[in-house]
Amino acid sequence: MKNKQYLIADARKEQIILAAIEVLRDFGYVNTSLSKIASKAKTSTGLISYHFSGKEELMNSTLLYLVEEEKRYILDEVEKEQTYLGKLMAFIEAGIAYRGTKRENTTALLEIVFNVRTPDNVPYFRMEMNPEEELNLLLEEILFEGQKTGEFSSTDHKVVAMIIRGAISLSMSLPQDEEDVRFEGYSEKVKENVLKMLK
Amino acid sequence: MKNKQYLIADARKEQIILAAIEVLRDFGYVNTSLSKIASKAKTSTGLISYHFSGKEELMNSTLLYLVEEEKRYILDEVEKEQTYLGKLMAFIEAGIAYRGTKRENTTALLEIVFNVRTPDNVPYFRMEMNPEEELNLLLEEILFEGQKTGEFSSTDHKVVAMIIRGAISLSMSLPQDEEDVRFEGYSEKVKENVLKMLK
Amino acid sequence: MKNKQYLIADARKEQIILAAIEVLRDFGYVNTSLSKIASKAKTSTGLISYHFSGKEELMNSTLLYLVEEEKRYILDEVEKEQTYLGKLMAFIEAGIAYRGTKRENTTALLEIVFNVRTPDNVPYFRMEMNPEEELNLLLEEILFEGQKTGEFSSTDHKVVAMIIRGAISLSMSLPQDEEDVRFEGYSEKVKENVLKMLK
Amino acid sequence: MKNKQYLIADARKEQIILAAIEVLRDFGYVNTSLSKIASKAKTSTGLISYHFSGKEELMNSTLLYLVEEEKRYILDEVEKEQTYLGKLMAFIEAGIAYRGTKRENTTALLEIVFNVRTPDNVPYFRMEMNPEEELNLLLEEILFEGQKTGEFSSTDHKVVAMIIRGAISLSMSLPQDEEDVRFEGYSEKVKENVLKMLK
DNA sequence: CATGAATGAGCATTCATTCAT
DNA sequence: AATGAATGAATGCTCATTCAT
Repeated sequence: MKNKQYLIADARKEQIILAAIEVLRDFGYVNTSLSKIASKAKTSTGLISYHFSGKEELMNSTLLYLVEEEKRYILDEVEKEQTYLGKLMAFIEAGIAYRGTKRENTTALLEIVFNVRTPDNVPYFRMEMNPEEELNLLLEEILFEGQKTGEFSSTDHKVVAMIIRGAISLSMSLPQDEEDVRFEGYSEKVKENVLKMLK
Repeated sequence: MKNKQYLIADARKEQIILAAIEVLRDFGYVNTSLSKIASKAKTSTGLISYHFSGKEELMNSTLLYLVEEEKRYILDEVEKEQTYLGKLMAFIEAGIAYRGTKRENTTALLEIVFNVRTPDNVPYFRMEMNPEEELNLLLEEILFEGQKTGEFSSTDHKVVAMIIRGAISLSMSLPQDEEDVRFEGYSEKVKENVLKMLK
Repeated sequence: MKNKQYLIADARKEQIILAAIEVLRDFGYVNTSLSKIASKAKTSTGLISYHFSGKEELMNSTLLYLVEEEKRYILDEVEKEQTYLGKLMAFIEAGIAYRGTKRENTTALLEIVFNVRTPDNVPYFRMEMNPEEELNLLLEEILFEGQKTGEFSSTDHKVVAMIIRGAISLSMSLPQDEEDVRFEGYSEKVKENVLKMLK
Repeated sequence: MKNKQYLIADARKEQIILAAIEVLRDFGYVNTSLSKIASKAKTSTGLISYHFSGKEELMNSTLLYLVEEEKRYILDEVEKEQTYLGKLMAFIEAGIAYRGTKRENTTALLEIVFNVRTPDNVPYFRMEMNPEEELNLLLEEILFEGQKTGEFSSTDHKVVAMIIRGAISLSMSLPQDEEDVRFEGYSEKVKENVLKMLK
C-alpha cells in the first residue's frame, strides 16, 4: 500500500505490456489472463482495466508494441545499406536474426495474431491489411526498386516477397539449442536461394 | 456386434470432430467451447466427454484428422507423378490448392497448432517433431532423391524445403475474393521461382 | 457431490426464485447477487446461470412469479363475490391484506420494479404496460361494469381505480408491529371512503 | 474567509448533488457510480469522497435535497391559500404538478428511497419516520384543522391523508406524452373525489 | 450409449475508497 | 482543494468436467 509508487501512465502501460509478452510466451493466448499479467507485473487487475479499456485493447497495444519493435530492428539494419541488393540481404538477415534472438517477442506476436479476431470474427491473420503490412510493403519496395536499377531480374516482386516472408517466418520454428549456429546457417542459405530467384 | 459398436463410436467421433472444425473456423480457438461443439454436432457435452478424455484429446484428435486430410490430398497428387520434378510441382500445387479450397480445415488446423501446448507448455509450432512433420519429410525426400537423379542441382535440400513450405503456408493469407484466380497465379509463380533455386 | 439430488428443471427454478425473493427482501436489489441467491438456495451460481440465461432473466421470472401470486390471491377473493360492489370491496380488502401478510413478496416485487430497466433504460415503473397491468384492468372493469348496473355512480372509473390502487399500495408502508390490527382498520376505512366516491 | 470557503464547498456539494440526480434519472440507482457522477459533474471521484464521507452520505444528501425541493414547491402553493379547503386543493394540485414537471427529481428520489437502507437493512420506504414525513404531517394537519373549522366532515384524517398521498404518488406513472394534459385532468378529478370523501 | 443437471474454478470487469502528489 | 493512480473485493458469467438417471 504505502510502498507502491505512482508511475506516469505511459511507464505503467509499458510495464503491463512487457508483463503481457512474458505471460503470452509462457502460457499461450488461451491461458493468458489479466490476473496472470497483473501478478507478473506486480499490480492488480483493476489497474490494468484502469489503463486499458479491456483485455482486447491491451492485446492490441501489445501487438502494436511488438510490431514496432520488429520494424525498428529490421529498419535499422536495412537503412545502413545503400544498394537494393544490400538492403534485401539485410532485410532477410535481420528478419531471421530477430526471430532467433527475440524469441519471446515472436511467440507473443504469433499468439496474438492467431487468436485476436475482429468483432465480426475475422482472424487478424486473414485480414488484408494486417499489422505487419508495413514491413511487407518495405520488402516489396526494395524488390521493385532493385528491379528498376537492374540489380534484380524482373519477376513478380510480390510473389518473391511472399516467398521471402515465408522463409523468414518459418525460421521461428528452428530449434534454439545450438546457440545461433542454425539460424546463421539458415540465414546464409536463404539469401543464396533468394539470389538465384533474382538472377 | 462389437465391431459394429466400434464403428458407431467412430462415426460419432468423426461427427464431433467435424463439428469442432466448424466451430474452430467460425469462432476461433478461444471461443470454442465443448458446448458449442456439442450443439453444432447436435449432441450433448456429456457425450463428448464420453468419447474423448477431455478437451485436449478432442483437439489433438481433430488436429490428427486435419493433418491426415491434408496429407491424403497432397499425396494423391504427388503419387500420380513419376519424376521427382513432377512430384515437386504437384506437391507445391496441391499444397497451395488445399489452402485455397479447404479453407475451414486450414483455419481450424492453425487455430489448434497455435494454441494447443504440450504439458510442459511448449507450443506445437515450436515442437521439433510437429504434426505436419510427415509432409515435411516427404518434401525433403522428393528434393533429396531428385538431386540424386540429377533432376535438381545440389543445394541444401532442407533449406529449400523450408522455403517451399513457407511459401505454401503463406498462401493461406491470400484473399479469397476473386474465385481461385489469385491462388492459381500464385501457385504458378512459386513453381517458377522454385525451379530457379534448383537449376 | 453425492448427496446432491437432481431436480427437474421447474422445481429447481422455483427453488431459485424463492431464494431470490428472500434475498431481495433481506438485502435489497442492489445487494442482491447471484452468489447470495445461490447460497440461500444451497446451490452454485453456475446452476443459476444454467437455468436462467442471466441475472436479468432471473429477475424477470421472479417478478412474473410475484405478480402471479398476487393476482391469484386477489382473484380468489374477487371471484367469490357476485355483485360488483362485493367484488370491489373484496379487491380492496384482498389487496391490502396481501401486502400485510406476504410482506416479503411485496418488498421483493417493489425492489425489482423500481430497479429493473429495459435495455433503453426505461424503468419498469414508468412503462405504460407494467407487470401489474392485468390487476389494474380488472379493477377498472369492476368499476366500469358496476357503473353500468347502477351500483356505482358514473365518475371517471380510471381515476377512481388509480386512487384505489394508490391507497392499496401505500398500505405496504404501514407498520407491522401490532399484528393485523392496523391493516384491518385501514382496510375498512379505505372501503368507506371509496364508497363515498362512488355514491 | 472561513465563510467563503464554506460557501465554495457548498457550491461544490450542490454541483455534485445535481450531477447525481441526473445520473440517477438516466441510469437508475444500480448503474449510478461515483465515477459517472464525477464525470457528469466534471470533477473527479476523489473530490466526491472528499466532500462526502462515502456513497451513502452522498445519496442521503441528495435525498434530503430532493425532499427539500418538493417541500418548498408544495409549501409555496399551500401558503398562498387562506382556507383549509384551499390549502388542501393546493396541496393536491402542487403534489401532482411537481411530479409532472420535475420528473427527474421524482425519479431520482424514488431510486434513492427504494434502494438506500438503514444500517440494519430496513428500506427507507418501510421506515415509520420516512424522509417525506414532514409533508405527510402537513397534509394531516390541513385535514385535521379543516375538520375543526367544519370545512371537512369528520372522518379518520390519517386514512384520508394516505389515500391522497397514494393518488399523488401514482400520478408519477402517468405517461408524459401529451404535454401536461393528462396531469391536469388527473389533478382535477382527484380533487373532485377527495371532496366527496370529505363532504 | 446418451443426456443434461450440477459443480467449482476461473474469467474480465466495475466499483468505492484511499492516498501520493 | 483537487486530481487521478492504485487497490482489492465483489459481480455476473462461462466453462470443462462429473455423474445420476
